[in-house]
Amino acid sequence: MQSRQPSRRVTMTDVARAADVSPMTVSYTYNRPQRVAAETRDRVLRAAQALGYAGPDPSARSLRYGATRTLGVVLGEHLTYAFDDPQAVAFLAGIAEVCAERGYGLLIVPTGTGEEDPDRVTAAAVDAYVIWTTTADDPVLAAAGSTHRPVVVHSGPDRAGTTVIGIDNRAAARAAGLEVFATARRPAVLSFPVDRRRESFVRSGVDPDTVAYPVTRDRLAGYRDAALDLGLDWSEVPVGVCRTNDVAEARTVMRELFAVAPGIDAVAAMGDTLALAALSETTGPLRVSGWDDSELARDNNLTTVAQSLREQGAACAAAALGESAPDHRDSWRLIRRSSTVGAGTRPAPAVVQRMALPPVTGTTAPEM
Amino acid sequence: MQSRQPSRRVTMTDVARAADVSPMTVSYTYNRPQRVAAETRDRVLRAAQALGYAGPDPSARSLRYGATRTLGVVLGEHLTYAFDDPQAVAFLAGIAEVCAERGYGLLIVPTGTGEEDPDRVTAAAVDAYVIWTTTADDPVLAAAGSTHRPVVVHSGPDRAGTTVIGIDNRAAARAAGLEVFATARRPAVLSFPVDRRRESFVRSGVDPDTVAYPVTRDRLAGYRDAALDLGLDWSEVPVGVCRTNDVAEARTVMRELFAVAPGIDAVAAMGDTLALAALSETTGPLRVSGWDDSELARDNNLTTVAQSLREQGAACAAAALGESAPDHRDSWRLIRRSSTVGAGTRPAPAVVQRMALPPVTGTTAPEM
DNA sequence: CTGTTAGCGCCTTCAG
DNA sequence: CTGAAGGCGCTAACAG
Repeated sequence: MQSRQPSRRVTMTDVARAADVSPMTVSYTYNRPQRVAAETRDRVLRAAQALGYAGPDPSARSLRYGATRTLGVVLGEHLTYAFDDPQAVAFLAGIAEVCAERGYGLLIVPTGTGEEDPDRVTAAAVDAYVIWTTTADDPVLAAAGSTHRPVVVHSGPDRAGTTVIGIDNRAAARAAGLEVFATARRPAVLSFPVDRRRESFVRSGVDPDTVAYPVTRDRLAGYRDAALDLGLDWSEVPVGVCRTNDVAEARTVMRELFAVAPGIDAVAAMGDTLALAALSETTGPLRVSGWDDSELARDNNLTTVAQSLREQGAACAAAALGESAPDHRDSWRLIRRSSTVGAGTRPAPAVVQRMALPPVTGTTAPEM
Repeated sequence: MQSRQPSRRVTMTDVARAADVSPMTVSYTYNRPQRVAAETRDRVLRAAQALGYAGPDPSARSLRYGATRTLGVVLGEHLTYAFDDPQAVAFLAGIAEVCAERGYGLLIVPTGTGEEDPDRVTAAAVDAYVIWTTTADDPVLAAAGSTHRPVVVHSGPDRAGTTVIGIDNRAAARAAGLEVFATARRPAVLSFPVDRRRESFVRSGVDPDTVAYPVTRDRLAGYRDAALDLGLDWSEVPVGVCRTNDVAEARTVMRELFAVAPGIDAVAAMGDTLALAALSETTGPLRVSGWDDSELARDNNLTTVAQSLREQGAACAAAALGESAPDHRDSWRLIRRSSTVGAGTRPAPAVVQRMALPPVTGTTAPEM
């Protein structure tokens, strides 16, 4: 049985009237219970109970406070795909951890339509943003920046006014490249998409600077560094770009790579899945490295770059909420396994090699 | 370089002044651009740009509208663990999908402290809640209900005033039980925790009605149904309760089960992980069924109950946002594989068997 | 320990 | 096509 009709929502004033106090006393009862006499407090709470008042209205409160105690997260053009990516989920888990600790809500901004995404970012009732890595020209970045709220971007791009947090992808890729290309005569790279069109193709000597996604750009640059270090000619290193991060796609691209450059004997891949697909397509011996140290990598003895997306998520959240030095570069390590160590290549001290870290990258210049 | 000092935040009125129009015209410019002369609109937008105004303040807007266009999600006592559970992640993905479509924000309520959880639920600026299954006495349920906003609970409990969406766990468990116990002499059950204390133990003849978690309760009841159907004595069926959903824990419990009841020859497990742990602990032949049809189940030919948490998440979100019949019971199917079909047990038509579904369960009684 | 006043930033309503 | 008044529900700042 319902009690009242369309029943206007119950407000503090209603409760105040019923308890025969002023609205302020009701407010205090909820916000600083100490400041109210126990008896009065009880009376207020009883009145609230009777009227079905559930506490101060969150929107009104936010308006008054000028803050929402909510952190906004933008997970990329296709929010929905983000949940299929274990790395993105780990990242989100890290954010959630920090939010739960601090009592902040975690608002996932509903992106995916393209068109309206910037407006949705702008219209989100949040105090700060964490943005999953994207291209420099993503309008979502500009939208977040335009709100004058703190913005932390994971792994770049490094726009003015935003903080960037992530590992040094270039250095990590270089380390992986040195390992996987060490004895190679015909090295190749398996890459993530280079821009938002997400096309797959195979081409040699790709210039990292033409790549829109900063993560992809940096890793590519790192592989090139390694190739140069080893005296290899980058212009002859074919790069296979995979449209999506899955086995089928990677296999197709690998076949194209082998067609273009028969005799490929080393593949530096930007993901463990891609790396294993490469292995499954080869007929001859192949040195391979992956990225992320997923369970797959462990199960298949894949050399890989390990990083903690969870920690990076936590760091992003903390930075966005202004509770940590925004100068933060996360750590990574190259895990050497038999996919590069065994098989007639120079044996190696195996296992883990920790890399020293340069200090900082993030900028916090508040405004242009 | 910053332009202004502490700089009070820019408001519509400021923009109005700068553009020499009334605040209402600025409001219209953002909310009903059509209604404003193109020239005026441009002037307003230019003024906004110049002042760094990023559009209407979300909190003020919500206060005025009386709605937030945000859906609240409560993922359980330990928000952080939720991201380690692939099923919970799939559920969240389904919610996110619906939210993204409709342009609703998805607010993850920061639970985990116990103490403050109900307050955090109450104080969330959302229009409706989706709550991941919990116990009937979870204060979070009461808190959500007290706000008079729509509440959808996944898989129960079925509190007055809330809608419940999920599969018929009891029927599914019965089907699985009939399959796995078919030829059994010494059946056993591997269960999730029975209450929020989450203790592990082994005991026979557990009464499902004493179990606090509705999912666990229903599955247990279904296994009991199957046992009774098969003429087995439930009071002699040992139930091993695992504190957590992981291999190590399940193995320990399995060892205890074998100690208490040597010769166990069939195990109905509430999760694929538990099921595989059971297999890894047995020495003799063992029929086993799992739950969720994870990749693990597929790779190991495990008979299992398949369901789509993603679809259930989407259904919960749609129901919470009032855009679907709140009468919804999702489908499941028993997938028979060699973990129950091979090995000297009666062979069977293998593969998939679709089950007919009863219609509804959710109630929408708004209030007691 | 409690009350008064004022206003957070916006948009609905109703006039021009 | 534009504007004036009023109030959404709450709390800071200051009395008393």
